[in-house]
Amino acid sequence: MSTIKDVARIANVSIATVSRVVNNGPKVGAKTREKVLSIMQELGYTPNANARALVTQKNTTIGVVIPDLTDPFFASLANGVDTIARKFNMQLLLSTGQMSEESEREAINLLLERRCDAFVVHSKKLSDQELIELAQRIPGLILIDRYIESIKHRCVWLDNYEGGRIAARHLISLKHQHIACINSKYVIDDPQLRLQGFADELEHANHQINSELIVTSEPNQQGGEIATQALLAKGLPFSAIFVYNDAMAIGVISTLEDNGYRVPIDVSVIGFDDVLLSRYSRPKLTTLHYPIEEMAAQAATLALEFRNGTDHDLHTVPHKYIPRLVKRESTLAKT
Amino acid sequence: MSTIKDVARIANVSIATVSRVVNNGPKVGAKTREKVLSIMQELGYTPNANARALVTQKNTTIGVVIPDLTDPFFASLANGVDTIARKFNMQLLLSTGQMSEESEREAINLLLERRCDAFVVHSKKLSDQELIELAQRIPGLILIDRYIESIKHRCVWLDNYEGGRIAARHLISLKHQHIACINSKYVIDDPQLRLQGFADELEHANHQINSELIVTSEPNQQGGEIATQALLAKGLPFSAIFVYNDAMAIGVISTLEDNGYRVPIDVSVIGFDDVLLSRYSRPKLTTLHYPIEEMAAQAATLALEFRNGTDHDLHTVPHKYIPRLVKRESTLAKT
DNA sequence: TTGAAAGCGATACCAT
DNA sequence: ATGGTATCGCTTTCAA
Repeated sequence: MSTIKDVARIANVSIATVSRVVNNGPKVGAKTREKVLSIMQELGYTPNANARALVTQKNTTIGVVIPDLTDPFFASLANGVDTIARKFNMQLLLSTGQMSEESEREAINLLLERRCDAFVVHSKKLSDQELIELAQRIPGLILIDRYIESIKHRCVWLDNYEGGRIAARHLISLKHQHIACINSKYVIDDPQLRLQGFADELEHANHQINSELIVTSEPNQQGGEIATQALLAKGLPFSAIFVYNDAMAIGVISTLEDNGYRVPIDVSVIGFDDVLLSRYSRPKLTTLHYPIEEMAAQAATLALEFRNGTDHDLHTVPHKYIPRLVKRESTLAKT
Repeated sequence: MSTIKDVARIANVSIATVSRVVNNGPKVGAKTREKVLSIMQELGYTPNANARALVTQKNTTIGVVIPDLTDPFFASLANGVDTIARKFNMQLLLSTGQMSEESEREAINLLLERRCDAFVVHSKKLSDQELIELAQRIPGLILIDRYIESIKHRCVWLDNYEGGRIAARHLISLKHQHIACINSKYVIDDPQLRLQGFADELEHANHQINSELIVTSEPNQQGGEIATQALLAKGLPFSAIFVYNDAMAIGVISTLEDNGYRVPIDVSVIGFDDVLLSRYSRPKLTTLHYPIEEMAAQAATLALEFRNGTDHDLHTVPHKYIPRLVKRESTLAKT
């Protein structure tokens, strides 16, 4: 692969001149430019971004840390960041791995070594303390889907609690009295917050919340099926279910129908996330839209601003997102 | 951000020694190593991968060119490459954009500038000629989902024609006589090959293939719905449909059911791709598994081998993949 | 075992 | 308008 030196030598100019041509520098003679350009073409010369990054201290790269790309949710996240990257002619550097605290740390470190200009990090395992230190050390780092009070202007997160409340209000407005919940069994923040918001709002509306109607399972389709079987086995009446996420909700619906319940006629089902799935399912899922792509784009934008020290208002304002109710076909007013 | 010089100065050793410590070099005194390590820790030193890449001429990076990440198919592709990247402690550099010939070229160029070690490129717009030249110029470049005869050992592709044949055989074995096709309206290779294989196999089994039963539309759910309406409007009898992909198939099924046809009792539907969707749909979709993740991993592996000049058998063998029939619930023997 | 110094490929400042 | 050169942070001989 040819270098700037090769071009300079063959074109009979200095490397400084070639550099000017490459970067559309201001002061280059027309014919010199022509000549250099043609030699570059001929040699198939491509500037070395690493060398460039070394001297300019800019990498035109945005690093993203996510568990993996198979999950459409994270793919959307990456896509949101990519939108911004492209807007600024930058590129995405992906660092996956989030099974353990160690692999999260490792993923971030790799990005650090690359000297990315900006970092959008989805971390669930690292401690608040470690992330706070990281944020202090690295100006262009933004956490997504995580809220840490002392660095909240460096966080972009969803209000899960409010999401639960919105779901509750929707079902209440549909006159449902006996409402079940199918939640994720994993005791991380999100499931608890969603359920808490849901329960609080129910209580606020003087609805009895029967803890017998709360079932937990794996947050995927199969988990939804299993949880529904467990729920049905209890033999308690209910006319609506608030489900932790859309994948589970799909499983819930299929198990309900397998057992002779029609959705939404007999039972209303509301999901969470609004992934692609929810639009393709039958009936189409009523759910809470999690604007992850928009959030990721916002996170990337912020990261870039912080990195550049642009002192924007955004830096002091909290970047909290509220999920939006998307009414589709899986919920119906109780008759 | 501190550099190797800072560490060297504070530790009172030369940068050469620090470098040795960082790279677990062979000849370093135990106490020196200790000291350097502790200073590194203290300073939060992280080696600069760009500088390193510059001198070693290795980037520990695999570049991927895809249209975007929103499509689960491409997300899976990226994930397959990532699997290999992680295996070799490398990272993914993503270059999206494939609306036009120009943007594809641009995406590849960006990766080239980064001096990625390997390239997995999904290109539909660039000409054979341009890709051939590229492949010749860049040892570690592999094309995925594209077949070019003269550089076939640098291609990893799916046999779409054979996929069509497999689908046909399945429906024939189920005793279907009147079979419809819903294909993508875009005249790129894939739709044509799939249909051709399908038609050839049908003919081979002495089945009449009625061109009236072939409808094309956008390759997404809505396209499937529209195509199905068009098909039903013709009033011709059919008991099975071969659909271009799963997203369309979902649309096909919902429109069929909206019109009083039960799937698979009245009509069998077979899709293509085996995306996540097909497992979540009701009924679960019978489809042809497109092993894109596996193919991407293979492409990445190959790219790395070519780049390293490892002269493996793989380099001469064609990397053709055959889709696999996945029988689920949307097809049934005709009674 | 350790250090000095020559690059890697580019940018940018200072001359001319 | 063009050239010379220090420099970015690191690896890697070659000496000591």
